[in-house]
Amino acid sequence: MARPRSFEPEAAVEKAMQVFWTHGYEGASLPDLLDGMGLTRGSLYKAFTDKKTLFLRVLNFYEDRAVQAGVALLTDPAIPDGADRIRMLFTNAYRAVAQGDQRGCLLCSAAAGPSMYDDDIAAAVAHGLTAMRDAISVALIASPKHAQMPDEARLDLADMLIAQYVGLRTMARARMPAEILRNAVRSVSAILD
Amino acid sequence: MARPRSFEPEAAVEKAMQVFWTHGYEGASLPDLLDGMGLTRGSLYKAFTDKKTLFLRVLNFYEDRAVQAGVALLTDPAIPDGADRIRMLFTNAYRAVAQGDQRGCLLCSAAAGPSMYDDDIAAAVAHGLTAMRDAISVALIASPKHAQMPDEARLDLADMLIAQYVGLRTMARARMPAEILRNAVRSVSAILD
DNA sequence: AGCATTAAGGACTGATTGGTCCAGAATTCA
DNA sequence: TGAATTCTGGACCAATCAGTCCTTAATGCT
Repeated sequence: MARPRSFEPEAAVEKAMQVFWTHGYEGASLPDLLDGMGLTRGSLYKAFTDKKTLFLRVLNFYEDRAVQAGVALLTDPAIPDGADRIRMLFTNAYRAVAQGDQRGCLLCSAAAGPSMYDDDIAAAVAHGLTAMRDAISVALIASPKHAQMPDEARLDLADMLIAQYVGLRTMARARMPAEILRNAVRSVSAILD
Repeated sequence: MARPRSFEPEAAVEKAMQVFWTHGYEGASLPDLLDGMGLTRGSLYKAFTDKKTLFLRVLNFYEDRAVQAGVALLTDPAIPDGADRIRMLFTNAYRAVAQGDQRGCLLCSAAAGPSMYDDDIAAAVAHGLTAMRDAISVALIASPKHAQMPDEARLDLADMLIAQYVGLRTMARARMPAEILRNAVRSVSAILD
């Protein structure tokens, strides 16, 4: 019936994610986005309404992608001890930094930035972090050592670990010395013993 | 010899801190700052050169003020057990949120934001966080339980705790449910037992 | 083939950005 | 009191911001 789109929206959102991830929400200008996504203003606004809506799409995409990868790891039955899954999650985060990725976690940066003022963004951030927290909780139940803790204490521990995760990834973005992150991860690992 | 300044630079920096604290670096516009500081463009640029320089002054001020308050608590000999000092630090952070302060920690927000691109800002942030980490380390030595840990493990724990602190305050800014923060603090307290 | 419909491209807009500049006010010293 | 000096206020600036709109291109259906 009419001219079809010449780009894949999903792929465009992924490219937008890269731009937002490195520049942040406010730091990513429209030219930055158009450039990174490889399309023009007309197409972007037709497909994604406006910058904020695009960012919410990106947060969703990030949640489907990065967060789900974490959740998959944390609930992976192929790793029998849940504590090992958690150790692996943190080790992965450290390894990313050691390999030069200083972008941190998109959700965590969004948390520190515009979520303060925008309810929708705050909700999306909270949703993603909560999903991760719940997955940590599942992993703890799969840890013999922690399965027998009182429920309340175990849930508290999951909340502590998600905060730890946010902190680590935020410090990565602040370019703190990598050894500090390594030490912190080592300490988390010890605490899970 | 000439007309004197009609404002106190220190006080102006403090007011600027409030603006940056709530709006973030990029989110604080010059009109916002002029408004909050109660002076005009001419005065601001004469006294503080430009926005970034002002922000660095603010980060310094924040470090002298908020960070030093934390350091003072963590090294307070009136609280004999260092672990109690750390518990108090985290409890204070939670209490701020419970009382409606959702601004988090200025350093932590700066970490997630512009520090990614500006070396000076990144250095200032890292400096402040490191000061806090060192104070945590001092507190751990003042804790009978932790004083006898191997040095390495204790230093690792200090790095973990500073990451925990950053995470908590970042999550506060993301307006995560306060109970999650409470739980996390409770868990930290338990881990220090 | 031609019509209807939608996407693409990009010129354009008004608002806002951080920053400059200068005229006039205020102060000190002589 | 007058000269020298510095600060204040705000008009002004170019650049950039997010967002609009219209022309042209491309496609599917008949």
